Amino acid sequence: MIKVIYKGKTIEGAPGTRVKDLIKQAEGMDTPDILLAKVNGVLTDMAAQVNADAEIVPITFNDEEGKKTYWHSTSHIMAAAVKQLWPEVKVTIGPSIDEGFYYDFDREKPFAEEELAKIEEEMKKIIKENAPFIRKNISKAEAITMFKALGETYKVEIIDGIKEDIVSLYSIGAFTDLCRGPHLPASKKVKAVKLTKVAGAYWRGDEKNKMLQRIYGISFPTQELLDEYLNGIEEAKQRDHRKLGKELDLFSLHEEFGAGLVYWHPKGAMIRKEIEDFWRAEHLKRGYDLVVSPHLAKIDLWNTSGHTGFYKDSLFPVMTLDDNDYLVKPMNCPFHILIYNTSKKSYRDLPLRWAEIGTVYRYEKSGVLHGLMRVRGFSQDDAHIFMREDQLDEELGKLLEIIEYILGVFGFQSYEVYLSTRPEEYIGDIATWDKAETALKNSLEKAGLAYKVDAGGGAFYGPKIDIKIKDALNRVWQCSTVQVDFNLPERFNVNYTGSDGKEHRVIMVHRALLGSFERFFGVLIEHYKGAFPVWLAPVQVMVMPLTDRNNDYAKKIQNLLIDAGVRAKFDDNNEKIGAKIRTSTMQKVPYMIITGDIEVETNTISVRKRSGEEEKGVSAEAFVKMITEKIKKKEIAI
RNA sequence: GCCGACGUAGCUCAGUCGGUAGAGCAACUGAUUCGUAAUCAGUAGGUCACCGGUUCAAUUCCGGUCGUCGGCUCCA
Repeated sequence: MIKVIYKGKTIEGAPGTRVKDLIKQAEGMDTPDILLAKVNGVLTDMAAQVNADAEIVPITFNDEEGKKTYWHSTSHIMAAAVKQLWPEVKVTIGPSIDEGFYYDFDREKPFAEEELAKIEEEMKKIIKENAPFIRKNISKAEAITMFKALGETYKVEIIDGIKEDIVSLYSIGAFTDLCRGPHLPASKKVKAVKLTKVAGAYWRGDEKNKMLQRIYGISFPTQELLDEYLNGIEEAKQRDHRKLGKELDLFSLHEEFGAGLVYWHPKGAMIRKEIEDFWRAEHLKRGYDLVVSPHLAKIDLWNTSGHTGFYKDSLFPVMTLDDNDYLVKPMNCPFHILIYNTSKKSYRDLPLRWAEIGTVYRYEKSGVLHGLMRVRGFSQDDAHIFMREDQLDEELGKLLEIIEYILGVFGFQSYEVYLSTRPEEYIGDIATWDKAETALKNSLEKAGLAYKVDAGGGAFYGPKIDIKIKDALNRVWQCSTVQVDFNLPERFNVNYTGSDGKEHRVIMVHRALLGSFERFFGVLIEHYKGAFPVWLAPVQVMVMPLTDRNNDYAKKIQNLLIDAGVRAKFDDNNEKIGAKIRTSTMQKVPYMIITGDIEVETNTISVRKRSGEEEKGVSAEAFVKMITEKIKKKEIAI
């Protein structure tokens, strides 16, 4: 007999008893919600046999692993459906992803949107049949023979790369796939499924390989959960910064005159100005100085920096003037170095923290451009810190502090933090890379920030810490970045004179907190759904007289606000008050002030928030005090 | 850059199975002076993305270019 621990109690069973029977015995009833189990910490099929003492932990859709398995199994069902409909299609891989699953197929013709419905129908048939997922272990050689016979060349390629001698297969209906598993017990566990989109994707993610046809989908144990998911997508569309940017008149892109180049409209530019003012003030408080650099430099500078080599794919083409070649800047760093090198620096001068809102241009591939999030011309909130090696730890600590503070003011409290290490293409030697990576790691640990390592994700000149913000569409955007650079100081001979009278190499750190104003603006629009906090709102108050009779009084109120530094506008359109309120509400103006005969007589104002809340009989002075206070404190709630 | 879908008025979108287009909102004009999310009437607005081809005739069919959207790859 074997002993099994389940939810704290111990049961006994014959060796070879299936997981599902052990669970049934322990629970004393059927448990259809349990999809699979962890046996001694290993995810295992319900149909697997248990041959030794074990601890069994049940897994349902509510567990992360349960979702992954659920979606992975659904991808197999989809592949089975596709093979049923088009036997000539070759299968490749079909994993689960953060939200749902995909499967990549090799097929001459891409899948048409209409064909998705057909595949869904076929999947429903397989689900109705309640086909079980059957696991079988066979030798590698057998598997290769089998998939060769089936003409599944991609599977053969995958098996070739597997080290173990035994591989596992899973069958669902007539379709057998190479798969590590585990899987759901049977297809009927999938209650609601939706194929969401088709797309091209390279085999093994390499653009040199053949393009495959990918189908994305998602599935749930109930129709309600699927509806909830689809509603969430709909809600996210309402927050799309491209849609809101148009509706709120914040920015535009003029594709006919250059893709990925952003035009900030007056309202958008006002928000940017507020962010910039805040940003500059916070930097000056923390011992930064501001610098300004040009947009162009001769190619020699970029040859020295290494950009023409390692960064050539992202450069705008050369401009030739009087036999000189110029490049528009993709980064600000070489310029700051030129400023540094105009005079001898002492160890006493360091650290030097030089910040610039520097507009750079990078030639991004046309297919990756996306609203404000991915553009070709953008303004980085850049800074370079020149320091001695003994100052690195302290400076990195200060950087993490300012990042957390500034992002916090905008309401971003949690982020994903990555430590990106040496990529395949890099400059400098490995020892200095290791030194830099260790310094970054130490600073993260000291700051108590949880992080993941993005191996090989560093810039060509140094390792970095990336801090990513999640937007409303659940996309993760890289905003803050801190990059140690041991390499540019080398190339440009960036030195200081030490207390020993000798020349020493500086350590340079590049960093951006918001990343770029364009991307950060896009993230903010989606984060707030266009309803900015008062301090950022381009129009903070709309004063609206009820009739022309009240214009003078309303003007007086507006001037009172303007004098107090509040961005107050006046709505004297020939419209009823309901229409004025509607317009300003849709424009997400935080406060509306309504003045009619009553207000004039009682010398008060009527205040309405964009949320719909209203308060009558307010004194103008009290309102000015309240709003200026809120602006000063940068309160997010109105 | 690659795969797919798409490009009609300032915006959102109809429409023409080849005979040069329409609605709502916005704009403008006039009337209305109104109490917390749309007052009424009228006017104006489009080389149907751009360039070629087929055709008696192209916004519609075909090809190319540019761009947008969803992905892939890449990144602030």
